[in-house]
This record gives sequence, structure tokens and C-alpha cells, in this order.
Amino acid sequence: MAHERGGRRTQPASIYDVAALAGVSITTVSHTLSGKRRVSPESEARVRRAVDQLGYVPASFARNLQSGSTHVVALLVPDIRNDFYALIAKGAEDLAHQSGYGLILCNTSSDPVREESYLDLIRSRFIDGMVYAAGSHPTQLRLDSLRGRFPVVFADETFYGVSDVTSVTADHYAGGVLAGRHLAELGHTRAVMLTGPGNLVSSLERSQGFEDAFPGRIVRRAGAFDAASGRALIAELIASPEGLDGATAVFAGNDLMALGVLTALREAGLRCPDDLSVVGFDDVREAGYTDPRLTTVRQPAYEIGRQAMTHLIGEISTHDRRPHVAQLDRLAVELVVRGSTAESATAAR
Amino acid sequence: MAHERGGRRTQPASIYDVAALAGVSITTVSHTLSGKRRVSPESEARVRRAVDQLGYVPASFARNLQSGSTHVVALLVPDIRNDFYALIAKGAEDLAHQSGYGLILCNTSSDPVREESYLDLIRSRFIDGMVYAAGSHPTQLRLDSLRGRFPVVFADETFYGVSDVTSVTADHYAGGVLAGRHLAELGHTRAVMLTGPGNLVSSLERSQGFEDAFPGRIVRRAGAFDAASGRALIAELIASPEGLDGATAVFAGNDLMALGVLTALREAGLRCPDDLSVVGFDDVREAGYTDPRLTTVRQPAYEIGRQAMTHLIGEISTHDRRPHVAQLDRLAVELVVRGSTAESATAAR
DNA sequence: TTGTATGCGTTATCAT
DNA sequence: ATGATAACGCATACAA
Repeated sequence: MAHERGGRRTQPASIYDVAALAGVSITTVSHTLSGKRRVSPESEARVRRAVDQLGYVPASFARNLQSGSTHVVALLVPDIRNDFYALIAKGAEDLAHQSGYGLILCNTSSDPVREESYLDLIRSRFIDGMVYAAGSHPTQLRLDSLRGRFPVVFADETFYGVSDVTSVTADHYAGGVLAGRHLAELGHTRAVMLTGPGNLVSSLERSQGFEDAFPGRIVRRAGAFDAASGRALIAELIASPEGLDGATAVFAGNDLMALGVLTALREAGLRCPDDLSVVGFDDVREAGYTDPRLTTVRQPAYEIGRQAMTHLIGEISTHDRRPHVAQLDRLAVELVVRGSTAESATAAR
Repeated sequence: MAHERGGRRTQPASIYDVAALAGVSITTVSHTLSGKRRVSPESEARVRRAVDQLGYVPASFARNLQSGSTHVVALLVPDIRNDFYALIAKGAEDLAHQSGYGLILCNTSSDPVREESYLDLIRSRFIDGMVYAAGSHPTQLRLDSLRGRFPVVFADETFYGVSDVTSVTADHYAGGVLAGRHLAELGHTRAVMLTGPGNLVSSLERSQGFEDAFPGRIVRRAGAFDAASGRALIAELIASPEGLDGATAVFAGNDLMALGVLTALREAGLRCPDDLSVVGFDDVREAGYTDPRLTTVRQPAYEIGRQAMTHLIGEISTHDRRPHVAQLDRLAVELVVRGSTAESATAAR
């Protein structure tokens, strides 16, 4: 258990140091550790003793140089504080770990520069592959620089017109339908729909599903997938001349927006669900604690992460052996009815 | 922009491929890219064209082999879904990125096996250093295997009797005092204190602070730092023969426990803060959305992550030049008063 | 059962 | 201004 006291660090031992101390060749050291060839009990004992004494651990980059792979993969997310992505991360990590892969979690903060710097990890082969769940539509350029060159799987978002990349997403359209039908069944005839960024397939599909399922009139507002945006959009609407204009329900593009809506309602002195029913999307942890607790469309986030990672590791292991076939997984969503939705009473003020 | 269509991947280009295509030596390629030596404009142009054409990016592990370092660091956390750690991660990542380091986020799920596997990342020099915020007391063995050999900084938790390791934590004791004083000022004379794991310095210090500041009688219950534990402990107490035994307030060891307490109260038909005031610790995102919103002691989580990473990168860059001096940073906490605490009325039932 | 020598892709050293 | 070659730490083909 030799370790330096007092702070000055010692150079890590190399395989040569171990071999010298044990009085054998580096080949024997290598094979003792890998078990790929028989080693005499005496040699093995000497090697193990030397390894312990020096605290030797093989340098990964030297191994990688041989094998060409690092057995580490990455997951790109836009915001790790969003519970939806945190849960995707958990699913991805569990599977990666099961498969003997390490997982790097990369948080882009929706910053293209940072995203780009993380993409360099795969270009420089620091990692073997990547699950891209950055919650944004990567530019065609970025996509092209990766496609066909490195193992990449998309999660959460998917892309129209790109057939050669595997993706795992929830069934956003079905979720929108669920939300629309739910509000319709509660007797609502006028609703506000808060949508996310217009370039995101997920946002588009949710909206489309809602529009197809909700028979009443819909007021549309577009914003960002966060609480501040949800709050601002509703506050703006309330403050406008026509106000909510008879709307008795809101379908928020995701839970964060819905949380913002709840805040805006409280600030405006309106009550949920009495004055306005609210439906979110995702089912993040906060949704179970709000007042009232949020009715929402649950995405199987953990499963999305898990599946995406399954595909990725599959692609990596069959890497250059055979052309890979793109998959498109659609996972089922589920309506979680809680307190933020109720029967439509009279039109709000 | 050459990329393979149809799935079969091409071998990444090496520096030799670039040199051959450009009609120069690998030395010139290397220097063109690194800028460490002058290269004629013609050579440079030829090299750049070849690099673009082949999509060449230097293999990181080959560089690492030379330099011995990877310019990547890691952050170890127990649960990325806990907003407290997510925020630490954000702080750590922002600073790492600013300093030109990549950050690997490692989620241990409080699993010692997984933690151990992540520690191998540093032992094998896949990363240059690590911020350990795993929310647990690492065994002496684990600690010894790292101390003095690799750059490690502790965040959130600290350790008694270990003088040669830098750590950055909030002032847990002061936080406990803040909570105790707050409840005392509201007129509470009997409180329940839910503590976290007894081997955690953070938990111990919070409890000690609370005990020193709260003049009344305190019922103590120990559990885990999660919602399920907080919920179970309070439910148990309520169901016991003596019930809450006159207690009008609860100090939960952290916010997750406090969220559990809120759930247990709702399930038992008790109201917060009317029947029971609740104070948490951390100020996670959920605390701003609960009903009522949670009074809590805010830790500067972002700053903790940022500071810890600052120290780590400092240690790395002065690595074997001079013996490093251990630091012990204590960051100030702040009481955030919201709706879950109120003047003590009569004792709950 | 063990050891020698080569190669992995890059940077650094030393020539030219 | 450029190039040949050693060196980094390991795995492995080949030799003994």
C-alpha cells in the first residue's frame, strides 16, 4: 500500500517497472494480468506482489492504441437538471455499465460550441460511440460529419429524411392525442396550446396529435421548452386585451413549460384546475409535487435511454463487420391523470 | 465532406494517410496542426486540404501516450436525478470547460461496485483527475489508493482526520443553526429531526447545528437522504402510540427527505404548515413547486462544483512540480423562508 | 513456460 | 523549412 505522504506525487509505474521488480519479462506481466496465457504459479506470485507494491494499473491509452477502442461511450444531453434527461441518463448508464462500458455524460447547456467540443470526443476516438439526446436538431453539417463514420444513435429526437441513423423516441404524436382526448372528455371546448421550438420533430408531433384529437378551438403559442417560457407565454396571454379568450385548458409542450404555467396562474390569482386545467408532457419528478399535482403525458425516459444505449453498443460491437441497419423505435406513452385537470366549468372570467 | 453512405464504416485516417495524400512528411502534418513550428504556406495548404478530405482528427490516445495526460476530468456523484448534484455538475462542468478540460459525469447510484469501476478511470489514467462528490464516506482503503497518487478533490462531503486532501463543502453546521433558530423564533418548542446516514460528516454537522440552536425538545430519527425515507419515518412516527408527541415542526436532513415528509403529511390528513412546519436542506428545484413551497437551507451547489473543479485543475497543472497544499473551503449557506414554516399554533392533535 | 521484437498513432528530438 | 526516427506503454506474433 505504498503511497506518498505529504503531497508530492510519484510517477505511475509502467509495465516495465513491474517486470523489473518481479524479475520477469513484460510479456509475463501482461499475460498474468490478462490471463490470456498460462503463467507458472511462481511467476504469477512474483508479478502480483510487484503489482501490489507499485500500485500498478495498466494505462488505458496504451491499451486503446492497440485495440483502437476505449470501451467508453458518451451521452449528450442539453440540460442535466431537467429530470427527463437525468432519467434518460440513468437508463443509458445502467445498460452501458451492464455491458462493460463506461459512460460519459455530456451536458451541452444547449450551447452549440460546447456541443461541438463534445463531438470532438468521438472524432478523436476518445469514446467508441455516442447517444445524441441533445434536444436540438443538429445542423446538417454536424450530422454529416458523424454519420457513417462513427456509431451514433439518436434518442428523444428523431429526424425526417434521415434514413441511415437509428433513433429511439417516445410516441409524441400519440401523447398529443392522449392529451387532446382527455381535455375533450372533460368537456373543454377551447384550449391554449404551448408548443416548443418549431424545428423539433418531437414538438411538432405532439402539437399535431393534440390538434387532431381536440375538437374545440385552439390558441397556439410557441416558445422554448422551459419554465420561464411557459410562464411568460401565459402571463402575456392573460394580460392581453382578449385575455384567455374563453379557454379553459392549457396543453403545455412539456412539463417545464407546464410548471411555468402554474406559476403564472398563481401570480395572476387564477386557480388550477378551477379556472384552467393544465396538461404537461414528460412526467418529470416535480410534476408529482406541484399544487395541484400535474396531469401529464409520461414518456418512458429511462427506457428511452436504455434502448438507445442497447442499439449503440450493438452497433459498436458489429462495427466494421457488417453494414448496420438503421432502426426507428417508438416507445409508448401514457396519460397520468392528477389534479391539474378537471371538468370544464364555465368559461374563465 | 466524404462520408460513407449505406452504413459500412471506413477506417479513420491516420497521420500517415494525411501525409501521403498531401505529399509531405508526418512531421509537417503534425506541425501544421499544432502550430508549434513554421510551415510553408504551400505545405500548409496541401495538408489542410488533405485533412478536410479525409476528415482527419488526431487520435487522442496516441497523443495521451506522449503527453501522459488526457485533459479530461471526472465528477463522481451518487444520483444525478437529485437536483443538488445536478447543479454541482453544472458548476463543475462550466469551469472545466472554461479551462479547456472535458468533464465526465459519473453516476454511481450509490453502488460501491460502480463507484469502484469509475475509480479505475483515474487509476488507468483515462482521466487526469476527479472531483469526488459521491455523497458517501469512501472506505479508508479506497481513499488510500488514490491519495497522493492522483489529483482528487472532495466536494460536498469532507473527512475528519484527513489533512492532505482538498475539499469544498457548504457550512452544514451553520445551516443547521439557521434552521433551528428559525423554528425557535416562530415559537416552536418541540421538533422532530430527521437525520441522514450517521457516517456522513454533512449529516452530523447539520444535526449538531440544529441541536445547538433549537432550545426545545428534539425527537431524533435517522434514515437515508431520500424521499422514501422521509416519508416512512414520519408516517411511522404518526402511527406510533405517542404520535408526533407534541412536535409542531420537522427539520429534515435534506430536501428529498422533506418532500417525503410533505407526502406523508398529506397521506395522514395533516396540513403543512398548520399542523406541522417543515424545514429542508439544499434548496432543490422541487422545493419551489411543492404545496406549500418548502422553507429550506440553500447550499451554493453550483459554486461548490465550480470551486472544487477550480482546485482540481489547479492541482493537475502543478501536478508533480510542487507538493500540493490541501485546502478546506467552507461555503456560506442561506435560509430560504417559504410557505412550509409558520408560527407555532397549538400542538398538533 | 517464457522472452524478444514489432506495431499501434502521435509528438519530440535531432538532422539536414 | 522539412524529414527520419526515437519514444510513449502496452499487447501480441513469433521464437526458443
